[in-house]
Amino acid sequence: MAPRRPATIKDVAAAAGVGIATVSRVFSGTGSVGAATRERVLAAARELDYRPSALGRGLKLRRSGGIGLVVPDVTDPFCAELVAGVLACARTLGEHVIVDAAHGDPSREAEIVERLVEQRVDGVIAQPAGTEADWRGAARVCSSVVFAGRALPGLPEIPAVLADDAGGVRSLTEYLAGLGHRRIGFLGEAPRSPSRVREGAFRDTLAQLGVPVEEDLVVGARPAGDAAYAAAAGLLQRRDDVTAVLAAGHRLGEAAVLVARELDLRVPADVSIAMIDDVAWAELCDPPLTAVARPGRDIGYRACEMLLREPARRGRGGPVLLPTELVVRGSCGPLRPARR
Amino acid sequence: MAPRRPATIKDVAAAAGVGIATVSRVFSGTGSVGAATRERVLAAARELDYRPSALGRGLKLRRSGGIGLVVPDVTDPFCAELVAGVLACARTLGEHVIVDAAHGDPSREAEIVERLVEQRVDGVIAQPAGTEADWRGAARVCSSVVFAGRALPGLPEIPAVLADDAGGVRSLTEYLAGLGHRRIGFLGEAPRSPSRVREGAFRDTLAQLGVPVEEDLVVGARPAGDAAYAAAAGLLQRRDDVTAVLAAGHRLGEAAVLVARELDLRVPADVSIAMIDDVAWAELCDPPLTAVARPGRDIGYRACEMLLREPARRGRGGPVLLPTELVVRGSCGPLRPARR
DNA sequence: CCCTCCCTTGGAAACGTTTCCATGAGGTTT
DNA sequence: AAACCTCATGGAAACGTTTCCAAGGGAGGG
Repeated sequence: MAPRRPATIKDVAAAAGVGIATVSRVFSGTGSVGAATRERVLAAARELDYRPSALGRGLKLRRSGGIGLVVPDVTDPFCAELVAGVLACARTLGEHVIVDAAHGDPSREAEIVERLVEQRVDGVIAQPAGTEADWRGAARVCSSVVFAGRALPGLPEIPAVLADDAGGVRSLTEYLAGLGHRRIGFLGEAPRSPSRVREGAFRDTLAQLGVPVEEDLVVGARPAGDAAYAAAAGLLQRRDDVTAVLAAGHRLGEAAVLVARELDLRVPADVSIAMIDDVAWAELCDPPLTAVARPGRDIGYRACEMLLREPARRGRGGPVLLPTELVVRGSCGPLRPARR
Repeated sequence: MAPRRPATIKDVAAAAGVGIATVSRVFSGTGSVGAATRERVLAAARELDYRPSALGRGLKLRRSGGIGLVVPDVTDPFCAELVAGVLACARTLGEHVIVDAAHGDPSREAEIVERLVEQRVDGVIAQPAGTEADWRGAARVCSSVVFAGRALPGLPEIPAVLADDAGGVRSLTEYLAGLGHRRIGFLGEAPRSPSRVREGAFRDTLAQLGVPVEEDLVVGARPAGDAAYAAAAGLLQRRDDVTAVLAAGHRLGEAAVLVARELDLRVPADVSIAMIDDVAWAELCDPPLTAVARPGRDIGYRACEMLLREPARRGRGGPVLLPTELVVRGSCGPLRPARR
C-alpha cells in the first residue's frame, strides 16, 4: 500500500497534472492558485500520502524551522518547566524543538551547540553551564541565542530571561526576619559560581534590615546531592543557634530538610526552613515547605518568544526579570529560644 | 569577522584548492583522502568557520539524523526520566532528539507526529496518548515507531519498552498483604483506559493470596489533580475501614497523602499508603513513602536503542518489560484495629 | 620498459524544495 | 478595437550535500 519511497512534490505534480511550482504554492501557502487546481493537488497529495519534506524546504530556505534548547538536566523540575514553556511557545509558532542536556559539562554543552548549528536551527535557548568564553564563541557561530533561567554576566549582549532571584531571596529573607529570626543560615551558590546573585541579595537584605551578616552562616555548595547535604549538615551542626535556614535552591532545600530530620530537629519549632523553587514536594513535605516559586514555564515561553518574535528588541535594556512568588506554608515559625 | 553567509562546502573547496567531493570525503569520513590534502581542507574549514549543513546532507541521505520523542508532559517526573534516557542513548549514537508534549490530546499528538514525519526523523519514540486507530495511521507513515512507558495492546506489531507494572503492583500488594492488610483500597487507571494492567495485577495478586476483592475498594481515576483527589477522598470517606491504600501512580499517591492529611489520618498508624512511581517527594514526605520505582531512564534508553540499533529485532516476542523495584520506607505499617 | 592495479582526486548528477521569471488567458479601460 | 492589468501557471535555477564514475599518477610485477 504505502509506497516504498515517500512521495515527492514531483509525484504529486504529475498525479495532479500540474507543474511542481503549483504544488509548492499550494503547500507553502504563498502565491495564488485557482480553487479547482488546488483541489486537484490536494486530492493527489492525499492519494499519495504526500508530506512536504522539511529537508528540501530547509535547504532552500537556509533554515530548519526548529530551535535548539540546551538545559543542564531535563529531570530537574525547574528545567522541566522551562522546557515545557519553550515547547508551548514553539508550538504556537510552528517550530519544533531539539532538546539536549549538558549536565553541567561545558565541553558537552559546546558539542551540543555545535550540533545545533549543523542542524541550522533558527536559534538557541540555553540555560548555560559553560563559561563566558565558551558562549562567546557559540554566540558568534549561532544565528541567535537567548539565555533562560540563568545568564552569564560577562555577556550582556546576549538577551536573557531570568527569574527575579534577588527579589525572591529578598522577600524570603524579609519574611524570616519578620518572624523574628536573626541568625539565618544561608545555603547558597557554589563559591566559584559566575554570579552569586542570591547570596548578594541575602546579604543586601539583611544589611537593609540592620541585621549583621555572620560569615559563618553563609555557606555555598554545588547543588549536587552529596555536596548539598554536606553543606547543610555542616551548617546545622557547626551552629546550633541558627533558628532558620534559607536554601537557595530545591536541592539545597532537600538537603536541609533531610539534615534537620537526621538531627531530630522539629520544623518549624526548632528550626524554620524555606527555599527557592516551589517544587512538587514542597507541598507534600510535612510540614509543607515555604518556598519562592520561580516561573520556569513563563521563563521558557518568554525566552522562546524573544528568540522568534522580537529579534529586534533582543538584548536591549538588560535581562528580562520575571517576578517570583512567595508561597507561605508551614515550615517557618516565629522565633523561639535557641535550641539546646 | 563572521561571514554574512555561513561557509559552504564549495567555499572550503575553493579555499583549499580541491574539489568539493574531497571536502565531503574529509567531513563525512567516507572514502580515502591523502593526509596532506586532509590537513589543507581542515585548515581551510577552520579558517572559514565551516560547519557542514545537516540540511544538505539530510536531503541527499533522505534522513535527518534525528529522532522524535512524544510524551504526555515533560514536567512529569517519570516522563522526564524517560526523556533523559532517550537523550543519553541518542547522544551515544550521534542523533539529536526533537521533543514535544501532547498533553494527553490525541489530535495534538497526531499533529506532532505529522510534523516529525515532515522532518524526516529516523524514528519516533512515543508514550502514546491516542488510541490504536490514531497510531495505526501514524505507524504506517512513520519510518519506525517504538512505544516507551506505555503501549497500545491492539498494536502488538509496534515494539514497546515498558516497566513491569504488573510485577510492581504485585510486589506492593504482596507487601501490604504481608503486613496483614486485607481491606486495601486501590486507586487505579481511569475506567476507560485502554489497558488496566495495574488494576488487573492488583486483582490477580489478591486472588492468589486468597483475599477477596471488594469492588467498592477498587476505584479508577484520571491522574489529573482534581480527579485524583476526588477519587482518593471518595474512597477514604466512603470506607473508613480501609487500612491501606495502593495508589497506581504518583498523582494518585499525592492525592492519597493529601486526603489522609486532610482527614487527619495518621500514616501509617491509621492508614498505610504506598504508590507506584518513586518520585523525588516520596523520600521527603513524612513519613517517607513506600513506592515502586519504575526505571524511566532505562526505558527511554532501551527504547532508543531498540529504535536505532536493532531495527531487525523490533517487535518480536512482545514488549520488553523492565523490572521495577520496591522501595520500602516508612509509610506502611502492620495492620491495626480499624480506625474509629 | 610496459602493463596493471590501487590510491587519490575532481566532475557531475541527484536529493526535494522555493521562487524568479516568462507566458498566456481573460477582463477592464480608453 | 487596441492596449493594459491581473491572475494562474509552468520552467528552471538555486540551496549544500553525497556518491557514482572516470581519470590521473605512482608503484610493483612481469
